[in-house]
Amino acid sequence: MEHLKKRRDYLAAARGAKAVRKAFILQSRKRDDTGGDTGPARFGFTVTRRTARNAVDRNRIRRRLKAAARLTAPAAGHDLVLIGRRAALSVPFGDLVADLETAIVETCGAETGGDAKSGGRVMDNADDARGAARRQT
RNA sequence: CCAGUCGGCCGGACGGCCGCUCCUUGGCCUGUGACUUCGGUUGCGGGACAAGGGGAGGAAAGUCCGGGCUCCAUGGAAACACGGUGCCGGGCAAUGCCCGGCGGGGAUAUCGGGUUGGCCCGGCGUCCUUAGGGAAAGUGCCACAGAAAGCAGACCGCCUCCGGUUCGUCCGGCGGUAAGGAUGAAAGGGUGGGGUAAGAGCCCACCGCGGCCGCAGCAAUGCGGUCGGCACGGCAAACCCCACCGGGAGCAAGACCAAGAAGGGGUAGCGCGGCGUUUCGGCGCCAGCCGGUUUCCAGGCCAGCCGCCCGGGUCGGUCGCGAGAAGCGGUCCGCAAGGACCGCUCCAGAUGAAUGGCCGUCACGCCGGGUCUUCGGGCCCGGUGCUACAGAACCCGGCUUACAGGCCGGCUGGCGUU
Repeated sequence: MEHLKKRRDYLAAARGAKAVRKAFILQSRKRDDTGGDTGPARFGFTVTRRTARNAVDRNRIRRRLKAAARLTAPAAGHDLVLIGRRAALSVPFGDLVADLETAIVETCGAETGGDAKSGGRVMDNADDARGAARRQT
């Protein structure tokens, strides 16, 4: 799973579609408007000092979001930024994954997810959890 | 056994599935260079894969001290300024840290003395605590309260004498007095006795204090003797004085590659000091500049200004970057901190920032119920928490602060047993 390393990418994603969930806020941007870019989705994570005072909690929020993102990860051609919220520490992991799937559908659209499937952009081996997620969409 | 206190140590375990990062090895794909008998061989990289191995802490934290390392145009000496430290000895690379000792303060057990008693004083022991140079170098401050607070001070009280007197245990006055009361953080030695009108180091004993001498100790200091009737209050975490230490900034240091706003590069002009000398390269003297200021010594430097043109909005990559004042074990030296020697080990290196996510079992804590009980608690079942403080960012040595629960040891007190 590739992730965003440039401030520019984060600022661009902030101007895109937004979905608010209990444990996070998802920002999404299609990298190429013409749909030519079908590369795998890239993720970025933001957890500010304001959401968690100490570094241990910030790390844990980011790691749980990262693990959830790895289990979903369709949405080819998009840059996705997850802004952690405090509830990410306590929400059950299953709920976290489910919320992330609906949020991706909301911001990227179902057809985008379909493109990702048909394009065979999946980099990992097929995984039951993600297969189920795609059937739901 | 329990409680308190001080010191040290640990800070969940095992397993399953799925991931991250670094290193090593292996073959595969690939870029490029050299050689080539055109089959290949080989150097330097890159990518995915497989196997094996490493992968957060005791504080990684606060960034309070001390170093290593890097740069700042340079090193040394002295003075000044600024900052820091402050009993003595030892340890350490070094320190404001650590260890041991000394002095001061507090608590406590016991012994001796005093006291009507509460209690006070002294000896010996244990534990805790302590930024602890100088107050007869100078300046300053000592609020409030109190009569009086710095060349002490008569408010109450006590006492002699004088006068009055209603003859009272009274009133007034000249004086004496710091033993008592009251105030305070602090009232110009303490306790006891003598003494006195009452008192007072006025005199005496012991203790304390100061000077001198001797002894012990590396020293801080201690002990003893002698002299002094006691003067010299406290604050230096007030200025200050003395001694010692200290250049500044920090890995976003700094170096290289790419790019090229800025810096820069090209080109033209001005400047490139003065004097002497010259074989025209230079050399000598004077002047100017070189890490807070000044001076000196050695050494070094000629560093600048500005017009036009080129260029067109970066913030990427590599190194620094982990074999070290390293860890573990043993022997010896030392009261200890620590040191010497021997052997073994290699042990995180991320950079929008890895070291994890999820689940199960056990342990642990909490809640509820049942049961047993020697009433301290133990056992079983269910639920719940999923755990304290907390995440490396150049690296070490300390300090400080935070911390669920547990283990070990010292001391003190209580209870029980022999």
